[in-house]
Amino acid sequence: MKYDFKKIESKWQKVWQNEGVYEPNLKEDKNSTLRPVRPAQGKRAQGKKASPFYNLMMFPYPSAEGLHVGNAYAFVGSDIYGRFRRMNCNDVFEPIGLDGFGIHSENYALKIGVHPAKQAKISEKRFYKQLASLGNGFSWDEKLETYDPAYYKWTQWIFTQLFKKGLAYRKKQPVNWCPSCKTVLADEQVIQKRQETRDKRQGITFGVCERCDTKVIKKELEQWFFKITDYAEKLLKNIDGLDWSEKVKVAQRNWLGKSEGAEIDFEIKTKEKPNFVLLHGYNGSPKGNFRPWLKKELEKKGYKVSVPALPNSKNPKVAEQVEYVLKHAKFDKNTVLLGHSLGAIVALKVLEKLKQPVWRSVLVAGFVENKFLDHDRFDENTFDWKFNAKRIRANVGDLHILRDTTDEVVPPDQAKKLQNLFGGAVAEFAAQEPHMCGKQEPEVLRSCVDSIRVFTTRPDTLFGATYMVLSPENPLIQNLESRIQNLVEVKKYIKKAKAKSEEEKIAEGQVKTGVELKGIKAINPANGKEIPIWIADYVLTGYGTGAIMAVPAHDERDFEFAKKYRLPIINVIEPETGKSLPNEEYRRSIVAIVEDVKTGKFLTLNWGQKLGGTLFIGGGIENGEDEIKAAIREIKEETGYIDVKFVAKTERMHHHYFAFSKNVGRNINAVGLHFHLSGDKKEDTKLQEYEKFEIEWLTKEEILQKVEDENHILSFRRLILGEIYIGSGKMANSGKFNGLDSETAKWEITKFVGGKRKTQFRLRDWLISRQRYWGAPIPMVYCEKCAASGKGERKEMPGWYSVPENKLPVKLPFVKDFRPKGTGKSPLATVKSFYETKCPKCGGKARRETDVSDTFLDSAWYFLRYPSTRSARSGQVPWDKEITKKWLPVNMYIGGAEHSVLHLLYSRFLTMFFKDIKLTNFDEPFTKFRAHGLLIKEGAKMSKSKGNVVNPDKYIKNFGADTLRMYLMFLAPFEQGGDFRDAGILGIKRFLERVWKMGTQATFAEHPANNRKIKQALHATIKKVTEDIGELRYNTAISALMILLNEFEANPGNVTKDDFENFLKLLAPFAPHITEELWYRTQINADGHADKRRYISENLRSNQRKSAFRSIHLEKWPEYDKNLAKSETFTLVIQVNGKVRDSVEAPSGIGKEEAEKLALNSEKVKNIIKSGTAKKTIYVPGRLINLVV
RNA sequence: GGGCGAGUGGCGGAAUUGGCAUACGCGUACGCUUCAGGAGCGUAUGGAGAAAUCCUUGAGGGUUCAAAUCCCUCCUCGCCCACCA
Repeated sequence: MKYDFKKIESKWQKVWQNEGVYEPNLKEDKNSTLRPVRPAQGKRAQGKKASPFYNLMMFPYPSAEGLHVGNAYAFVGSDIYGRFRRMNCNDVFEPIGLDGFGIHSENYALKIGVHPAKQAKISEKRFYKQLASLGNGFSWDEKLETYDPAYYKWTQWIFTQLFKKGLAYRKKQPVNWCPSCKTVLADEQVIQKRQETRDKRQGITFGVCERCDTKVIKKELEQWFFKITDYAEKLLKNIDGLDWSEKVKVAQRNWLGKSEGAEIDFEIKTKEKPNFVLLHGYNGSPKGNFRPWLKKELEKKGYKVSVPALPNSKNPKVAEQVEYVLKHAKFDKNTVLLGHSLGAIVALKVLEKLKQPVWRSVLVAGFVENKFLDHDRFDENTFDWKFNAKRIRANVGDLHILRDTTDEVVPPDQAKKLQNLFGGAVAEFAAQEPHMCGKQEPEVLRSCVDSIRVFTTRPDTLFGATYMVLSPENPLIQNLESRIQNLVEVKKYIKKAKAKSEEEKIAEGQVKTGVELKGIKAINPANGKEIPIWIADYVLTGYGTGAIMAVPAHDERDFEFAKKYRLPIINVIEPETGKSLPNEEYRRSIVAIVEDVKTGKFLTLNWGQKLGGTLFIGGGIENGEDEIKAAIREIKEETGYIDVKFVAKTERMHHHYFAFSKNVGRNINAVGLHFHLSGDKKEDTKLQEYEKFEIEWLTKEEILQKVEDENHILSFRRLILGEIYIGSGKMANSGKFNGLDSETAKWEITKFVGGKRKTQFRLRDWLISRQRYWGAPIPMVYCEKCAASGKGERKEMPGWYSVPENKLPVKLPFVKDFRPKGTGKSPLATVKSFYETKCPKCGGKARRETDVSDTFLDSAWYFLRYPSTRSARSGQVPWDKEITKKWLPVNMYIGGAEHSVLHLLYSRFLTMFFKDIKLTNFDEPFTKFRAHGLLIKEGAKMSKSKGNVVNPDKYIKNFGADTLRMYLMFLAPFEQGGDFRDAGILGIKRFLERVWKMGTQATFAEHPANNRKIKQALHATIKKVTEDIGELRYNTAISALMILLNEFEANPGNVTKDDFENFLKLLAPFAPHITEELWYRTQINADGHADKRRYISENLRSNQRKSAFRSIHLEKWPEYDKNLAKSETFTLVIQVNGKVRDSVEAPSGIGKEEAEKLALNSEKVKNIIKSGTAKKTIYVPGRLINLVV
């Protein structure tokens, strides 16, 4: 009978679906005879409930031209695992859905000119049909699509929950902008590409859009962010406990990028010293609030401070107070005038009257209108509330407006109004006490005396900080503008850096550029030295504080920059290698590297392996000698060369080693010296007995290969390769810290300069906003009226409200022209009926947020929804609590390696958040994760642009789903990926044809004469296949099945029906249709009810589930018998001196003596070993024997 | 530049607590069968050699009775990250 795969496959796909073979018991209320909670067969299964197993594969983007063989590869691989678990007594849930919201799908819709909403329906149908044809055990009842309003209602709801907990916020920031997609991209979605150049070493890179490969530019926009950084520590810590591939774990750790270091403030010094006038506010005095503290701090720094006691502070008249201030305080061009609250108004009025500008003005919680949040404080007599803005602007100097985001007195719009009137910069932050009334307000001090805060992982190198660098976007630069002497040049650099086009960046490459801020200096807090301040774009704005202390002696980037701009380099760490000998004194010594300039080779002494290998010339320094003299003497004594010229030397190194030639341990302080050989003249050497070495001249490469001594190689790297030392060691040039171990010194120095230990993460907050159409609208509303009065759902974000749950989803309206506009706004911003709405609080006119959320948000929680999609409560809750408790976390998650950072990280973040707000009871969403490999086509990545995308339909049509499935899995290990070539698929087809032939034509023996060999092969195969599937090594599992079939065919009379049935079960996860058909046939033949075939098809139509036949996919997985799996004999390999000479069949379990006897009996061995005995015998039980003669 | 991983027949790959290198499959050659289909079956198939035998896991070196596997140096390729202080 012919193997008609088409008929078989479509038949069983229908049966499975109608019988609900792959529908798990999501709740305890479903029933079917075909369910995995099985009644009969298999003693183990009896009476025992199958435990839930959530087997998940990442859902696909249905944006492409249909399913791709790469999708098929991934889904089949996941399905095999699921089927394996199902046969191992698990109730397996294997859902499927589509991630069809987002830029991928929208771009595809744009390309083919169909509206994405329409295209989604077309793609959906097509994808599901194609997925079904693979024969996977999907739970088709629980599909979901991310663009379904029933789904994105909850995506939006999650957004509102994050907002309520302060984890969703808005921020203006230069963001990555893709000019082609016309939307912002998260940092993660920008791929760094290397420009092709002749010189490969020059690392010229530029960012391109993940989706369309367009070069990304920077744009400043206000955006929504999720505060994923709040979970950085937990995201990192939990990684250790996950059963994920190590590679993915490493990638996640790197992405989080934790580093331990310190934050240190460097004070800024300008040419002339400022003096301070501090004005208190309403009902205050020089002793009130924070001013005594501020005065003390300023005086400690050596500044003059005056704090006038303003008259009638309880019943103030501003004119009177201004008079008083002008009389009691002195103002000049170096004055810093600070006013708190009403004092800020006094300050402004004072400025109006001054003849000349002050250096700086600081308005702390100031205001311009007689409007307050608590009540109206001041009557009309206080003053006229009119300002001469022109005069104030002229005198105000560098203006700082400080606003407390938790202020309970001053309305939040006042700071903005002050800025509009008088210019300056607004700094917003949460004060220690509302209205900045704390006993200490460090931010206030920071705005009075400028300092640069840096983050460093190497506070131990602080004494070596010889300059500082600010990133071009650092806001401090603006504050200091008035003191920068070369402002024009600086501004030019900033402008260039900010708007740096990709072309320019490419032209510049990694060459560092920068410009010094002239007229200002920073003070190194360790030694009080003045150091220059630079701005350079090698310092990033988004990391740490956007400023660094540069230690060119111990940091490669700083070193490169310092070399280019001739900045001083001070060494503060001396290398230390080996383990120190406690009771040994330190000897001063040298390492001399002699270079022959003509040949470019270096003089080395080869002492032989036992005597320390290859070394440069070394030796001690004798009394009265300096390092150079000692080195010259040693060169002469050991090699005879006398014409050497000193070139350079290293700093001191601490070294602990064992001196082989003298047979003693030593502590030494060594200095490496570089000499040029200037002549070949040699004198006789006076070598001692023990000084046995060969002189060798070696090239650079050879030295790196042969010289192992750390001390010597360090000298070579420093002197010849010009590398700097970035490791740890002993402190030097660091005052009282000299000699200390640098690891200890890190925290001692931090303490010494008043710095703070700080943990810094590389991870940034998650940028959510997308200026596109095809996505879930961000469910937020902005009310201008509420904003003006400081009202809002969250204090720190006046005017913003989340859409209440009963108003969700915010449906995406149908917009005919959905193309991105490139204005920085979503197409939704053109739809009045969409954005016009009412304020949920005051009912007034309000505006909806028109951006949509990042696609990654859609996919960051879908696994939680799957089991609950068809639950009765699915409209009221995002997920059913009971079901979730039963089915989550996901037991096995398989997906592409390209998602090993972002998608998994975002999912983990949300899962942790859900647990924190008590929606779930687990921290981690995916217990086990494995990344499948990439399927390539004839050596190249499959891509639409290359036109080499393989559509699986053709293969299913020509060969059948079973053949395609097995072929894909046979290519290579599943986690490695494979190369899809047409050649080779015939091998699998032949295999299945042979299986078919055996299943339909063979007559199985009932009592075979010799079944032992077959049983042994079968049980060995069960073992192998079971282990391999567990490790996703499907290729070797299939190979084992082929070997077993070969064995069956070679012994036709000895195979029982039971043997063959076990074989079918092992094959079932790989080829579900053919095995089901053959299984069905064996079952029928067994009890002679030939009409059962009809019975099941009738059943299909009547939908009665009374079938006596049970699917092979619900059968119990075979178990192997350890004893049967073992062979009775084995091939004893006989080696002589490690070479294979013969092999004999020997009974399993023989001992060494018997094996030796067998070996020595071999004719071939006798020919080689004439003596007939072996000096030594190594016997590896069950494998080989090696005779050494 | 950093991190991770990989280099084995003509090809995909197997063998990793060190123990017969090249399983399984493709391809190829020859033969059989078949009115012929790109089918089926059988045999052979790492290289050199008439043979004994020798050589062979990217290159070189080391450890070991024994190395694809462990160690060192280098080369090549792939993936990820990339001025993260």
